[in-house]
Amino acid sequence: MLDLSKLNLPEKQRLIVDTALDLFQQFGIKRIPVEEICKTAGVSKMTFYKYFKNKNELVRFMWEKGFEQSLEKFDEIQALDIPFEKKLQLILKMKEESTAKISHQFALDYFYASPDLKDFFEKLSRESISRFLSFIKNAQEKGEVRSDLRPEFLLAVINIIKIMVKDEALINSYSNYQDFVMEVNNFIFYGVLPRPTSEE
Amino acid sequence: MLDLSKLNLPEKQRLIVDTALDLFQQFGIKRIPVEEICKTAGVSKMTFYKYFKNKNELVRFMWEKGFEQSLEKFDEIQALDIPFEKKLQLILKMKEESTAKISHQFALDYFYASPDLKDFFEKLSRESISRFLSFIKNAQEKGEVRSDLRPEFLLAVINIIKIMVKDEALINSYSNYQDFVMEVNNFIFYGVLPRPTSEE
DNA sequence: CTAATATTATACGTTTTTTATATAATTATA
DNA sequence: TATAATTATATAAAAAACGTATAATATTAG
Repeated sequence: MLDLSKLNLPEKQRLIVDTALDLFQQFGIKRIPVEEICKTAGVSKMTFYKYFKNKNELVRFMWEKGFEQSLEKFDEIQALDIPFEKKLQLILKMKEESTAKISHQFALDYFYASPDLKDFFEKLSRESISRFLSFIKNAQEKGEVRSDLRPEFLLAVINIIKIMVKDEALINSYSNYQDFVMEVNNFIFYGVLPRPTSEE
Repeated sequence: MLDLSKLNLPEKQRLIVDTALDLFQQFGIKRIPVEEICKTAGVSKMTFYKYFKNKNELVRFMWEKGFEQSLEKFDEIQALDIPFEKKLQLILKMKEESTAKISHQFALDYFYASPDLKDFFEKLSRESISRFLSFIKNAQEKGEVRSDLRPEFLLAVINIIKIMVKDEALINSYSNYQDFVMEVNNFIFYGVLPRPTSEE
């Protein structure tokens, strides 16, 4: 996620974000000093500090915009006139892609250094979860998800997943992080499909 | 390259080298502080400094041992009773593998910080080149490489390649660094095969 | 061309990180 | 139990990174 072409930023600012995105994904946020972003982007340090108060604000900016864009896409998918399961597939794919970007390393290693960014990240996560819950509730009303599933339970499951994400042994048992993400999503979404009661 | 099992190091030292190898390859040498190697390896800092004077010495150690092992393998290949072209294929494969390890990032980003390591790396490179030249000369004597090729020219070509390696635009035009390495090797070795004069 | 704006290079003081060592306590081993 | 290996902790010094100030240079618009 995060399509910079949609943001209409000044050239230099776009360059900075673009470069930082690359570097952060490759090495993790905390390993990349501001000066390296600037050097790699071919932009002076002063220009960086013109557009962003500091590295945290840059990260916040990227996450916020990326989050907005993924919400937009989420809404688009919901509005499509296709079966529930197809929507789920699209959403899973989207989730997978955005998680590949705001990936393991990218996010996690920075939290230990910056508590407020961690808070911010979790705020975005919460909002994201809430959207998913609405989606499920709506699907329940339409009979696309079994009605005896308590949304609160689903919420608890999602909270547990936040803990699971910190379980390195678990994560490492997957060949890559996306596989893990897919597993989680498969569990959440395909695990709550209406149980087959009779042939149709 | 660099098979730690062959080195018979004390457990903790092996752990340190093994861990450092991983981290350096993933993030580059300069991005990994000694303390992170220790934490990741689950070894105290004092133990690190017991086995290595500093990070440079660790890097030097790894390069030296890796270089020794690759020379051994090089000699083994030369001693095999197989056609010249088969040997070349094996050597190319070996080169490719060892370059994948002492890779782009792994080596290059550190040179700017540590000139003596750069010197050391280049010393190893020179020795390596010299070995290759002997190999070619020997092949010339056997009529496996065209005799009108001047080894000095080959040396010059190899020196130019050292400059080429610093040409980021060129490197980036390959999808990955190994592809570039293969290209270079293909040029050097397959470009000097005896020209077909008549059918045999 | 001129004035306003954006960008850069440089220098700088401050904070943070990293380094490398010293010391004492703990653990493992013969 | 004595010896060696390892750790935890503290610390001074060096290096890296931060963020700002300033002056010079490009760029752009009127």
